[in-house]
Amino acid sequence: MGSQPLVATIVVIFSTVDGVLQVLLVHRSSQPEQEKWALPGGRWGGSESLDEAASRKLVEETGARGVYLEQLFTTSGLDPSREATVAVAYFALVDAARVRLRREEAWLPKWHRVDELPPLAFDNNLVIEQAVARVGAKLEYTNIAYGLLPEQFTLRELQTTYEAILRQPLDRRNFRKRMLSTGLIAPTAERRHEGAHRPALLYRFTAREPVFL
Amino acid sequence: MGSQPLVATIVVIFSTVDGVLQVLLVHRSSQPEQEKWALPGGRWGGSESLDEAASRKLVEETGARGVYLEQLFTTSGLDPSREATVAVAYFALVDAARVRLRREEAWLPKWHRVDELPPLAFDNNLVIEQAVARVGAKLEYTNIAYGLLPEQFTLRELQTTYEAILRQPLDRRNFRKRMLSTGLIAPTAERRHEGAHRPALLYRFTAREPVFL
DNA sequence: CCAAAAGTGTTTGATTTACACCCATGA
DNA sequence: TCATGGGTGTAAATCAAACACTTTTGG
Repeated sequence: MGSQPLVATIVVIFSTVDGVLQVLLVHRSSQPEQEKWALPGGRWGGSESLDEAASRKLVEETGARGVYLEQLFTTSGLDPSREATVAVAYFALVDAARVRLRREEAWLPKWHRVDELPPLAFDNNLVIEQAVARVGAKLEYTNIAYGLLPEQFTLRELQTTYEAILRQPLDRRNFRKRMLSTGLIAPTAERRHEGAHRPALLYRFTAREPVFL
Repeated sequence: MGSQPLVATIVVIFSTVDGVLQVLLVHRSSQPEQEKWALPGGRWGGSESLDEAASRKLVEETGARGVYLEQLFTTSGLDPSREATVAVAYFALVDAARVRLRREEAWLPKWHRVDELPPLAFDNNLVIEQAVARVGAKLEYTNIAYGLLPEQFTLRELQTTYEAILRQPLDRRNFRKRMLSTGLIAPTAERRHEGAHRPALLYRFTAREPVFL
């Protein structure tokens, strides 16, 4: 009838680097699924809530606090070598520039392009696919992109971030109009000079916690 | 550090009766939370997938097969009298007319109006609230209402169902246009005569499995 | 003065909303 | 013939999409 269930939390940590959506993976040095890449995660013991466990995992891997973290779904039977395993998946959006990856680990945490993933341990490819779909949908009516960007950013940077997740180019003028009309972002007094061209106004998110339109 | 985790599945079973959204609850005859109403659910052992466990629970309570069933989310710490409890919540949409509730049970399963719920065991009120929100959102771009209705139905019945979930009146002509333009429903050759007035054309869902627009 | 990215409006089509009258039936 | 709910179309407003030139700066 199976032993007591094993409950684990796993976290899909997204970031955008050079206009490409990336996900943080760790290398499995032990069984099962040895030598494959996998989503970071760990066993849940019950001494904290599932949300807390996912948040702690996120901090351990990236140092990121105050970013967007949401539960995705829960699957069972991920690890066929054991009965009664349950994995509660989360996803998070972090600013790669602020992240300090753990270096001391045996399983080198590393960013991977979402569009060029190898076959991953367990069914992690599927989990990541669903996470991308969910993030893309939520971009349209929430401010969750705040987690991916620094305090201040140009509209171009914001647009590049959106394009990386949605996998399609957006019209610059329409994007600008839409973003500003939502009230989710607002201009600051500062500009960024970055080359032989007109400097860009810097914007900020009006809130750094989740807002739904 | 806490015992091995207890994993349970719970199911929010919706139905519409007389134009009001209802949820199926069972009466707890034993500790904890004795004498309170609660969502049906049960311990998960690992011998089947979580989806299968939820589906089985649904069949046990209602006999309903082939209806819409979706995972909602997973919470921990619902039962403060135990450490390390995890509840995986699902929701389902069933046709009350086809349901045969279990009568032999000590905990009489019973339909309750969603807008008049007493304080329930554990945090079940919150779970139901979220389920209602999710169903309402999905109505707009899926055919999941097929679970709530019989094989054939009038457009008025469909509209009443939508209104019960969305909690707001809809314009009859616009509703009709929108529904038919999606292609999710189609007219049959039959009409229903029901009183001293023009008979209503009967419609059916073009698919009885989930379709997303 | 040249190259490079930033900034800005308008027009068109599509979608959504609001709204009122005739039709078919059973009693 | 009357009461009852079923069935239908159009106009206005809103929203989304397409599209090109001027501005500011550093070199």
